[in-house]
Amino acid sequence: MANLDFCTAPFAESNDTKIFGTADTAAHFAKVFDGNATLQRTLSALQRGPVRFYQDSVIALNEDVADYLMFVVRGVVRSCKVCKSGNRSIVSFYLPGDFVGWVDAKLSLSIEAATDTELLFIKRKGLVSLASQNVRLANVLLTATTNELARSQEHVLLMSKSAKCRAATFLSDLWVRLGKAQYLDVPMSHQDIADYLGLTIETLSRSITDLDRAGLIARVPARRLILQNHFGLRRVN
Amino acid sequence: MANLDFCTAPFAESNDTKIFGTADTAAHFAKVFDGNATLQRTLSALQRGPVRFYQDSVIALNEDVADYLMFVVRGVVRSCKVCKSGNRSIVSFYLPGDFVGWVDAKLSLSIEAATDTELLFIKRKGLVSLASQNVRLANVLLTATTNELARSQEHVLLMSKSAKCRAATFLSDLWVRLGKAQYLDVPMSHQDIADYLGLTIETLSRSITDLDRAGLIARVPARRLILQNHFGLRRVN
DNA sequence: CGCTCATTTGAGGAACTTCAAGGTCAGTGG
DNA sequence: CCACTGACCTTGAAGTTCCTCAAATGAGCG
Repeated sequence: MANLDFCTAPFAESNDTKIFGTADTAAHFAKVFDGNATLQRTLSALQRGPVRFYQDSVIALNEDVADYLMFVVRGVVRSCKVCKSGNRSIVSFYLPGDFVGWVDAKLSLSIEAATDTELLFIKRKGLVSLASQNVRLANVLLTATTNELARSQEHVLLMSKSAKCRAATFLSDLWVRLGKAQYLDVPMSHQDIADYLGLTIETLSRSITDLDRAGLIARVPARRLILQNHFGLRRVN
Repeated sequence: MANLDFCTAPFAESNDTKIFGTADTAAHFAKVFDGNATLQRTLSALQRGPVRFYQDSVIALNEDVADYLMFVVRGVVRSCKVCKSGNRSIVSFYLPGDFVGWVDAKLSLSIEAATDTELLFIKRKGLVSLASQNVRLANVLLTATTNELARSQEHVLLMSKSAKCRAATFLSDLWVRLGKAQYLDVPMSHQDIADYLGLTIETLSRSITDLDRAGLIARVPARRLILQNHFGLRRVN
């Protein structure tokens, strides 16, 4: 990450004095580090941010990821790959509280803002050496990595199911990851979801319509859904 | 892993005195640990095995994986999931030199022998505490985990491609992972490959036939292939 | 309101699955 | 040695799912 300021003004804003300035940041960090304030303070020396990115801006290309680890404070980040034929696939979505950066160089993925986003940047080298002295931090990192592996493996499993099942599972998982609120405000575009699920937007739309007609979800204006039968959603096949 | 000896006699054989008794084991460990003999000796105290398993036997269920990490010495291990509808999916194949065991409990996968197999069992707790004192070991484990994550993400990307591309990429990857020998002796059954690629065996067979007719591979009796145009294989779409 | 962009809906075609049959090969017994 | 068997792979034909292309509808915004 040669230059953190390539995100276009005026949205871009890097303010080191506000690292724990927002309630969101503090809350997510507390959750991840289990309230270990000492660890948080030690880490703050390695951090830069929060840095903001507009929707659809490129946060990092593959080679950048080697130097920095990112922590999502607000918004949604996607890691994606566009192959020669022009088809795009989204490998993973990162929500607030997730670490971004265990991305293999061989895959040459691009890390992008799926919505307007706020991220912390953490120097990877410093973090790793810190982790070698601090078992708790090492465990946090190991947990983050294995969680990401588990999500990726679930993603693999999902990809061999029917379109309707993929859509239902995606919505249900998203609802859980976002904290099981009354409404599910889907933050990313249908195109992003379709690319994540290996479907076209048309098939995704038809699948969602089917789930609606089956009474499993209800549509509310403005990309908002109500999961009316969460148990049923998980049984779709 | 309450009992390591549940693999059925007479194939099952646990012989602690032979931990580094075979050339294979020594070679793979040397590769993984970069020739660090001290580390190998330290680890041997935590190990048990090699333990042998017949093809298709269950090595471990999900809950077992929490206690032990496994290291593949010989053969192929698969991690798979059978869903309620009866469809089986294979999440990952593990070849000699791979670690098995970063499997999330939520997925409830079953670890099985895709061929006759030989594995080392390593106590996870001991390994983790050792890694917290030994940066080199910690790096080996982190590398193993991130490698597995990268493979899983590649798997995700593969699942949204055509059947022919999936088959071609699988064969090419397998050839590379097995050391780019003149012949590719495919160790696992077509059913296993199909379940890994999210295809039926019929579609897989037709795809392989297409690759053969296109001159990219050649079939030799007994599950043996020659990758005649490796570059071309990777361009199939 | 009128523009743009995202989503939905419809009709036809391609890809993959399903079902069914045939082929290959190693092991077994006559 | 040869036929028989069973497991595994291959091939064919019909059906389903999903994609492609095209058009309509809806939502957000100046």
